[in-house]
Amino acid sequence: MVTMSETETPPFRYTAALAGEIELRWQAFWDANGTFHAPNPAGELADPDHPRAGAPKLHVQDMFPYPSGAGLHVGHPLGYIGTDCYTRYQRQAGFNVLHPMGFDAFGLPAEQYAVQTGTHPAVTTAANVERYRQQLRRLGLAYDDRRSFSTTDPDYYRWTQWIFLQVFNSWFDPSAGKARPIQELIESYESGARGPEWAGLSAVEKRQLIDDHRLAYMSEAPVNWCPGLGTVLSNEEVTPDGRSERGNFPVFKRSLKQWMMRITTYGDRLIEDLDTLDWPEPVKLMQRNWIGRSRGAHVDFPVASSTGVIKVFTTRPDTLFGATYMVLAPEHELVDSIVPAAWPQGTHAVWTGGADTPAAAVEKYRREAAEKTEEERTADGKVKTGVFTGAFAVNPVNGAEIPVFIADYVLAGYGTGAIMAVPGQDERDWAFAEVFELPIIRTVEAPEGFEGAFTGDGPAINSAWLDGKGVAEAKAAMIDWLEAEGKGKGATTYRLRDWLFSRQRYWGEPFPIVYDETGLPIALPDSMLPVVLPDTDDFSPRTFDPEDADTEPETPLSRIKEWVQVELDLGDGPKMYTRETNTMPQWAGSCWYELRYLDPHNESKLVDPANESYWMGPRADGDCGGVDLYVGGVEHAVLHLLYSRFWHKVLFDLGHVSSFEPFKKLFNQGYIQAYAFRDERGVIVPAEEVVERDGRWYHGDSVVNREYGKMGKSLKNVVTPDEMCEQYGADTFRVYEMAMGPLDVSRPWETRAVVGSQRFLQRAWRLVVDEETGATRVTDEPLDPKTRKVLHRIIAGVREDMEELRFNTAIAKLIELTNALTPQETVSREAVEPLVLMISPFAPHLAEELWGKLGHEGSLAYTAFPVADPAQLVADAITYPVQVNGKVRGRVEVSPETTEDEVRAAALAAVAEVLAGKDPKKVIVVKGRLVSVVV
RNA sequence: GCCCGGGUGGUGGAAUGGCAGACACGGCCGCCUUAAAAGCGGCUGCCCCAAAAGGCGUGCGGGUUCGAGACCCGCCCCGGGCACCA
Repeated sequence: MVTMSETETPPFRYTAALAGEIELRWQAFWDANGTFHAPNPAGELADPDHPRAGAPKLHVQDMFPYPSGAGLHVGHPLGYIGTDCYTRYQRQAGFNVLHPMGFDAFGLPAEQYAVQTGTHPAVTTAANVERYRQQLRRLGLAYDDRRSFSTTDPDYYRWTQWIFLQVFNSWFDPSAGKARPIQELIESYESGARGPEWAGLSAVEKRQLIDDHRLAYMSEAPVNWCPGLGTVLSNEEVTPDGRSERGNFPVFKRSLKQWMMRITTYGDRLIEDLDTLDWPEPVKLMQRNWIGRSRGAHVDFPVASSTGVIKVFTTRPDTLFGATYMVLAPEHELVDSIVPAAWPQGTHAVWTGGADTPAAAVEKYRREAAEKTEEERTADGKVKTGVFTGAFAVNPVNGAEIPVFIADYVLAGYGTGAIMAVPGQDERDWAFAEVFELPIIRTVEAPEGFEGAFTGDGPAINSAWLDGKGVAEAKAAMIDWLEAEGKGKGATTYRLRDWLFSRQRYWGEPFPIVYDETGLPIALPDSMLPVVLPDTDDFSPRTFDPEDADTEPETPLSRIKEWVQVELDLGDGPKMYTRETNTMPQWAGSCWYELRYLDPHNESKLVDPANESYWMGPRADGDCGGVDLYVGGVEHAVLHLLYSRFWHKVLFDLGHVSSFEPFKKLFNQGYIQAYAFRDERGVIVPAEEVVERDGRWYHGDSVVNREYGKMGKSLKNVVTPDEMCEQYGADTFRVYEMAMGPLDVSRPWETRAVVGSQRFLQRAWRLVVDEETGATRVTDEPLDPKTRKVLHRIIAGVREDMEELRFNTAIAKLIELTNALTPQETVSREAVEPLVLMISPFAPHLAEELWGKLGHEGSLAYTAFPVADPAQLVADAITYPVQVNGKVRGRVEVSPETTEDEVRAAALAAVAEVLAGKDPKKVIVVKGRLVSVVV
């Protein structure tokens, strides 16, 4: 049967087999001719003879993939196909289009995959990259492949290391609000401009002082330690429930000496420059929330019976009169020095935690806190815990002595790690005050009958000179008073913390840093880059019992002794140095890759300024510049997009780039979801074996339940682009992905619906090619006037849709045009050529083939996209629906020249029967639209 | 709890405040065929009905408007983000 149907398929039908043959041929053609090479203004990729040299530029990028061992499924290339259709259209519309693609290949998943398979990550990564290249190539994506790279290429990470050194060798000048070379700081110290102390410092002290100003610095601080992964993680890599984003292991706060980047100094600019970006509002909002700027004041509370001062940050200085106690984070540095030897007279029993002395109570509370994971600490509905330190502080506004507690609801890393507690106006403080029976003083008048902490606006009460003022006014007045009295100061704090930049991993960029006998870091000179990742078979990370917080990180590179110890001449003769053995986090390579595409082989510069300013430079005053369109998943809303903005701004400050944002416009594509099926035992069954009968789902004879979610191996519902190319051809697959819905909306994959896209392409093929003979069916006769109008209406609509990335509706219009031409015996070239050109962004191989059959030489990639003739967009006749009281009761057809009065008269005549002699109260004629009659 | 999105036929989805359901999948019918597939053509929101004609329809309840899927108010449900950040 199968062979019979195959033999009876017309010989020149556009089948999957024919599509495959056409696709391979055109992919080879594009490669051989460098069809999609984009000319640079300068350097080795410059090409003045290129058809788009000197044309307006368009720079489009995708978030490059992380090549996993599993290969691509049909969901992965959705955005890539979207940008490919868009850039193919814009190239035809006249732009010099840059659309590159690379691979993000350092990092945890590649390393874990290597450990699992027992193969070196360099080997598995190369294989995965190659597999991805093949899979993407098969889809006919029009990349300039001369610009492709992997972040693991030494030629690439040489520049990642170079940027690290730029960051290391700069400091943030708060008065200028920007990064400056560290040398300028050293000079200002040496000139004495920063005070006389410098001259008295030893050489080592001078280095330490300077190191403390660097944008990349080492610090001993509480960090996220993940024993299960054997590495520390950035805040961004820890989930809200205190687990690692990768692997879902518990994460513990531990004080460790690690590399940090001073991203916090850019907090204001990272917030404010969001206004210059054309990004989805939700993503901007997520960044604003992540940075979490809050304005308020620092207030000093002297410790009673001691010389210490507790500095707190508060957003509500207006409520100072309601501060009835204070809380320090358990790790706060002042705790030990304020704890008295014994409990003060009459200390409340619940305050002591059952300990005999304050020191014992503090010690016990700290120990318990350290053993808890973040998850336990922040568990919902948790009862507040804490313990009295035995010390009192003085409220600077009224001299009241208030008790000082430690409690884990105050975080060491935010603000000053200490708070004044105002239970009347803060829900957390209220909850704590209830547990510890602390006094509550309201300082804002709450509504009648209000229970609990009142956080809303209202007149101040119990607050002396602030009484009667609203919250905003009282805040300002209190800040003025604090500053005048020298007891505090207006201040801004951020939720954002400095970026933890080192990992205890093998598969990452080595730091271009060595240490001398002082233990202080020394930057290697640019001439020594790249610091190549040393080869080793012993690349596995040292991991631990995931629950065991009391473990020490160990870097795999430290095990390569002969690499760690190195003799170098750094200017004062050959000496032994110790290399930094941490590696950079996975984000490092993706923090700046958008720049390297511009000038991928430049050996003397990150990017030639001429190329950077052409592709990314600002186009007007206040324009941030950057990539014109950046497409990727919303999961990178904070991590990658925040880190890369930070690096870009540092490079901007140091004069290496002219744009101050990397990505001007961001578009989040949706996800392709899939159905998974579970039998009655709850076991997943292969989705491809499930059939639907009478609205139920069967696997064999048994009924199975359908679930909707991700596509994945474990859910047995993976569909690969390779299968789709095999069964339908790449063009059909592309059309289907673009036609199934708007690019930014997630939708379910339905293999059985793909055939609709194939039928469309088959019909389009048949317009040009006789399926029996292979002859061209097109005539040079002019198109009939009616179809001509359809053609131009559709050209206008498609252009509009393409500009707005509305590919689903663009394809619907192309299908409409194809269907309108299908019944015609022979089809006019006047219609077919524009149709082929308009199809080409979506089904480029098919379109190239048809373009050839229509008698054209070479590729259509640079052939102008059709433009609608405005004269053809005017309708011959307008049909007005006539509504009576909002319901359509008739219609009239009139010529476009008909006057409004004539339309009205015709409309009333058309619904005369419905009106039954009644006089209309009102008749509304909407020109070109409809007539509405009110009775 | 707070902040974003989103709810339209059996399904994916269309609709500058102006004829709801474009286009596609699926389904039904027809042509072609010995037959089937493919292809081509027709029908396909729901209810009533032989048909025509009606009636009802965009999560629910109100409102604005000649006219609301779209705008406003109040709910419900789904998805996502944030959540001891002082």
